[in-house]
Amino acid sequence: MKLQFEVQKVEKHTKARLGKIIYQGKVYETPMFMPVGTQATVKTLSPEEVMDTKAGIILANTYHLWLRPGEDIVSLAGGLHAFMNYPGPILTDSGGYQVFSLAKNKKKDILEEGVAFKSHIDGKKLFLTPELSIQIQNKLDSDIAMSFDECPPAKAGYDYLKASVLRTLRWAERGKKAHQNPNQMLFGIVQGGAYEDLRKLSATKTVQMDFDGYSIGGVANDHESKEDMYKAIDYSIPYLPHDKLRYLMGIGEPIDLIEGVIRGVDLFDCVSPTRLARHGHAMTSQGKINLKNAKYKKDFTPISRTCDCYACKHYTKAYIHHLISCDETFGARLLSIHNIRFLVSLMEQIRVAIKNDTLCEFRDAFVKDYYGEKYE
RNA sequence: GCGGUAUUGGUGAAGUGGUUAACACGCCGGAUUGUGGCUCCGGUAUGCGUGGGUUCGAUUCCCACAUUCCGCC
Repeated sequence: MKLQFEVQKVEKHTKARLGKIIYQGKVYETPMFMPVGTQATVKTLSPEEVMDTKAGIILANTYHLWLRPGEDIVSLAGGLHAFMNYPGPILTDSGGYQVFSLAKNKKKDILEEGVAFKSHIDGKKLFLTPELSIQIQNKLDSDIAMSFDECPPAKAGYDYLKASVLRTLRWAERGKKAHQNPNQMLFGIVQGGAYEDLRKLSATKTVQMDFDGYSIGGVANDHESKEDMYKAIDYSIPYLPHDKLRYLMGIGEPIDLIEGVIRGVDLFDCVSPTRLARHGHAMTSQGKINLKNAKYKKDFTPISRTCDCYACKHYTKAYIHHLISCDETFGARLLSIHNIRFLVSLMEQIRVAIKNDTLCEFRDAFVKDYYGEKYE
């Protein structure tokens, strides 16, 4: 059974939407932040720990699971949910981004047929096509599959981007034809950099193909400016249907989540809460802090007094500082729990603000606390 | 007691008679947006055991002392 989505309210002063996803009798509210579990695990966390953060959908990765253990093994296990023991909805990325990120400075051939590149594990030659990506995702049996797209670098010029957008449209069409899992949604992806006409072209053509939902891609590449990211969203959203989910791919900085919601986005995913955790950072309402810093050596207070996560309820900064200093995985685990909970809780606050039509006020207050003077 | 050997930062160490003493780890910071999980980028010895001497100049050469390790008595 495909998951169902409906919009319940649009905020008075912005394009922010409050919605609900119904999945196996359970209701999940949007806007929502999705933690990333690339290799069929949210790094360092058990599914129970992920659910304790009140996260809903999690993201897994087609490219990684294709290489290891292979989609046939996941299928033999009974699909991703059974394999990894996660009862909530799972979204799989198509592998398009991995071609960009893993093979960034390496040889890769982007052809009409697909992309030839080398495995990051053993250097073996690989060839990923739109059909293959969808077939793999069909077998993984995720709840939401993504079209195979090209993620051009942020600095790619207009002509390249245009050719890339047109190719991604052809790939989307091929992927849609190859899609055969009736229980799985398939999302199309809008590309086009920060160009209004390309986003419009990409969005309208993708929507014509009638996908189950739509993503805005190509915004987490390199170090694109925030301004361009927001443009990319603004230029895409007007062409997306009101009744379908909108997913901004790869974005997870707190301010970007809020700005994304304001512009009409429902779903976000990002590696930042777990990656920052592994590198010793915790997100707080006062900004990001580095638990590795010596000043936390004797700080016997929790990361946040008001946070309701497992880490904050039971452990101190001094203890986590110690764990991180010793490279103990329990430190990364506690910080992952906290950071995911932080973003999930931010989305809860955003939803309340949408309900009250006070999202802009919420943003201004949040930014003042989180970024202080640094942000304007 | 005699002979030999060595003595460089928090640690392991490289090095040269002449502007800023290599490198690694550690430590101190910073980065990280559809995750290549042990990543990347900075900073970190005002001094080369101590005291003399040679020299325009010594961490580098000489002497003494201290300490280390090895052998002999």
